[in-house]
Amino acid sequence: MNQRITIEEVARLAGVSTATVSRVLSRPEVVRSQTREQVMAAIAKLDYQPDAAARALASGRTHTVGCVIPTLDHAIFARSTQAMQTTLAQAGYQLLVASHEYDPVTEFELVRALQQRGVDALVLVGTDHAPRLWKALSAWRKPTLLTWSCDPRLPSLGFDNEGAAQMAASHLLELGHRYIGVISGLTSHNDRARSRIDGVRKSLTQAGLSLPPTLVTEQAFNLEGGRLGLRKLMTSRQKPSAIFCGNDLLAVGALLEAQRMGLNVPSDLSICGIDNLEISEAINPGLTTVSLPTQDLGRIAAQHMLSAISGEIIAAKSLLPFELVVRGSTGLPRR
Amino acid sequence: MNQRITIEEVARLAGVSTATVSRVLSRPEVVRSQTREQVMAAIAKLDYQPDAAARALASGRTHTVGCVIPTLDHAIFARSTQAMQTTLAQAGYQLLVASHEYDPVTEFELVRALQQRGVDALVLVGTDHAPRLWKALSAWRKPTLLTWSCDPRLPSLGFDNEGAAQMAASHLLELGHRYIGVISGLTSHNDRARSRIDGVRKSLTQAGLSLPPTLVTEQAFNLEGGRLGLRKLMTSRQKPSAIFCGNDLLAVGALLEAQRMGLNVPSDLSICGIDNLEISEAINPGLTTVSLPTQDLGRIAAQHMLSAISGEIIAAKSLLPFELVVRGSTGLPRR
DNA sequence: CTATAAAATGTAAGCGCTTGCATATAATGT
DNA sequence: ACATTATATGCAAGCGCTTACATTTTATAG
Repeated sequence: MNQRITIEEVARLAGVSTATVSRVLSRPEVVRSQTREQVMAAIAKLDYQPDAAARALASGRTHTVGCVIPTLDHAIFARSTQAMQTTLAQAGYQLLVASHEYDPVTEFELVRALQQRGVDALVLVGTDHAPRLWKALSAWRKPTLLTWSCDPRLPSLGFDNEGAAQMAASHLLELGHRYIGVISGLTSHNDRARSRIDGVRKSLTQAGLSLPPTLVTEQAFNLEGGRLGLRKLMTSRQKPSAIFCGNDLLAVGALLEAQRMGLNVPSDLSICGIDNLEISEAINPGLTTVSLPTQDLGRIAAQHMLSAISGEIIAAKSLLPFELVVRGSTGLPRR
Repeated sequence: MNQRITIEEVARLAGVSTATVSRVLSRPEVVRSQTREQVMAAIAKLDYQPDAAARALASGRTHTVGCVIPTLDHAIFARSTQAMQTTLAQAGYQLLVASHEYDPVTEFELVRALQQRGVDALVLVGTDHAPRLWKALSAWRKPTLLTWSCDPRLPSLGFDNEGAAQMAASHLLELGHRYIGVISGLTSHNDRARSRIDGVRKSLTQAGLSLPPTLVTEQAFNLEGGRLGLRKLMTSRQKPSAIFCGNDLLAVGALLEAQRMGLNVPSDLSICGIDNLEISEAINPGLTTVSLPTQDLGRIAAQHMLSAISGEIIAAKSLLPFELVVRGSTGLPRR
């Protein structure tokens, strides 16, 4: 910080006190327009840039929102995070993103780091968190939001993951499938993945069917996982006629692998996912999936946090809508 | 900040001065191990969390690196950013990400915002920036790094985009293609896209061929863009037998659209991209592409910035390697 | 025109930490 | 045991801003 311009120099040039300059910056409406213009002219002339650390220290607010996600390297998180960041930036807030790669210890440390940095609000993903993380959050006096899934312990903005999976499973059942396999994402530290399996199971149970363990496989959350999962399920004794995938990345991987194995989708095998990525529509055949408004999730999360920061009460729980998008990857089972 | 624990309380409990506590936090090796342990015990007991704003104000360093990218909503940026963030976090640094959606004005404002926030270093993408951005950067006294492409004005860590495109084009030429189309990303405010077109043009010229404007189309950087681009090129009078796409997203979109149109890839049409995304390998046929180590880019960028922050001199220009990955989407032209 | 309220501005005390310098303590040599 | 040096610690002055509160200016009423 060499010869950085300070508020004092601006005040001197404008012929006012530092307090007035500060007011022009944070609450311009309380200073007389004439004075305000003098100050703004001085700011422009000196190219003054207020020091955020000093502002934060003096005011206790950083104009920063922290966001802790599993990874940026998945379209859905990248997308919602992108939307959050844009919305926050428009309101003069900055997003501090941190990712933990599904490791609860790292997640805890990141939350602490963000709290130290004095973020004005915190956005987390899901409900699977280390106990001490929950403790650290409840001891914290600032707005916090859970996203993607909901938990009574904190304000939440998410999806009914179980319901979405049920919707997909019901679709397959209605088509007449009786042997439905599941390729799930890794369920450890991932409540969404678990809820989705639960949703499928619930649908099957309601239809008088069951979900045998041999027809469920957990795979890493990427295309390769979908391919491995498909191969695994297709070697089981009772081959499924339809496969539900915990997300579209797995589903696309499974679909491509099925095609490589010479299976026709959907006549040999129906495949269904959740998320509705761009690739899901583009691929041939199109992937039947449950469309989740991930971008809205990010945008609304940002809006909620902005409201909460300014003292408004936000909903304890909001569920975003979703819908089944039927495309070519699901069809009647071969009889 | 209600009843926040301050350094003073820690000092009192440990029976030392605040200066000593501060030293334990930032340069533990200079305090006697016995004293250090007392202090650490007090810190643990009180669950003391230093205030980052106060540290930043007093020390002039924020332990934060700013990163301004076009968008997180593209796998390549999400990927490299993810790698940066992980690397920085391991060193106790936080990444402040901001995206401008290819808008130079927003980009400038974001850089200013990050500078105000006192980031210790700044990472940008590409060389296309508003003149006043260049000015703001040169007036800034802290490390700055350009990524993805290189520019003599600032330390850069990137790829030879022109060379990568030449490599792809040469591959197509060697296969015997003479009519090569190009689906490029939007070139405005995107030097990478321009360089890649230039690379193709250069290769064609060297082979005594040319790149007529009718065989070049600019499209939005997504699958849909690839599909639109393909339709456009395939309606031109002289249809290309091979298409080079500015990146894999466009290439995959083009490939899928070609298949929808009933074209066989590669016997009717060869398609080649740049990036090597996961989908490029998974799709059928596999996409021939130039593989760029995007994850390494992020990791190395982070390492460079950490070095630069601690005063080391970093290379003015580093180029990362790339390689052609030939898969099924390119083949001999139909004769 | 004066009294009174309202609006605008100034004064100055921090916000919680770091760090140069002064001082105290421990280590070393004789 | 006493200098002399090397190490550890403490003191206290800020870092650049915000914001009660005090003071001055301006608007409004009588």
